[in-house]
Amino acid sequence: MTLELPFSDAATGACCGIATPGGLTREQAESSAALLKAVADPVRLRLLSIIRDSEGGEACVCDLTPAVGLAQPTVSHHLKVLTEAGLVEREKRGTWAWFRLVPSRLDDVRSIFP
Amino acid sequence: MTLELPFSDAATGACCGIATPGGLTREQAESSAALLKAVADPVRLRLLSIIRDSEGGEACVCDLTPAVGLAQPTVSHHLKVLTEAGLVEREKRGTWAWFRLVPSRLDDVRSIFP
DNA sequence: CGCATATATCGATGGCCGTCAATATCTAGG
DNA sequence: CCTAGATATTGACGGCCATCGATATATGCG
Repeated sequence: MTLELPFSDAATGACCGIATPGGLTREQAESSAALLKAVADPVRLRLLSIIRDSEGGEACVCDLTPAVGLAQPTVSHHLKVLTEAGLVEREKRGTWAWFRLVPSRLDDVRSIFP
Repeated sequence: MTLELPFSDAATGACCGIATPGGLTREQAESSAALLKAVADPVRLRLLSIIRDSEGGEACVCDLTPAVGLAQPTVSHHLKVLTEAGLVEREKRGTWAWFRLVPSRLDDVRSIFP
């Protein structure tokens, strides 16, 4: 019984039972889009690919930076985006930061398109 | 034996056999990212969802516009992005423009994450 | 032909994003 | 403690993108 905006039924496609249901709410669409935005970048796709193909399934910034040919802060920024999206995990060992994939989160990406 | 930029091996991760191969070239990463950008938007995700769930698997702009609650030029813009990405097909019947999904192109999206 | 409706295009605007240089923070070693 | 190296954060800049109003184009109808 939450209060809704006047056009909420139109926006959800529930108006009058005429418009299509379109089984995706705004909230679902926005969270899926946010996850997709995290991977919709060539540099981040390459970072994921490199981490996946690395020895032991992990790579450090010192390897990733020369591999993608960008400045170190830029690589750090992309890794932060991937981390905040839950797609990679960060583990600091000594001076180095190691990153590995989070397979369940990649499943989430795949499950967006049934 | 094609000529490459001086940093190409670093950028492709092929330097000295030390860096990771990262089985994704710049070109592959860019084309995949371009396809993902087309779907990494909440409105476009909802448009795809609505079209998929519509009678006969197709919907016209006149239905989609009230369903997403945005201005008609905005919806037309999003449909153009989806069309240019090959994700939907446009068919004009009379005054109306009908859109349907392109399943093979959606397969392309799924196959980005093996 | 002229009008009404549906859709596409154009131009402008505001906000978000990728990139970098400079700097800060943290850790190991001497 | 102090230095060196690895990584993160900050601030700035340029470009791209979502959105809208106004307008153009196209189609059907009377």
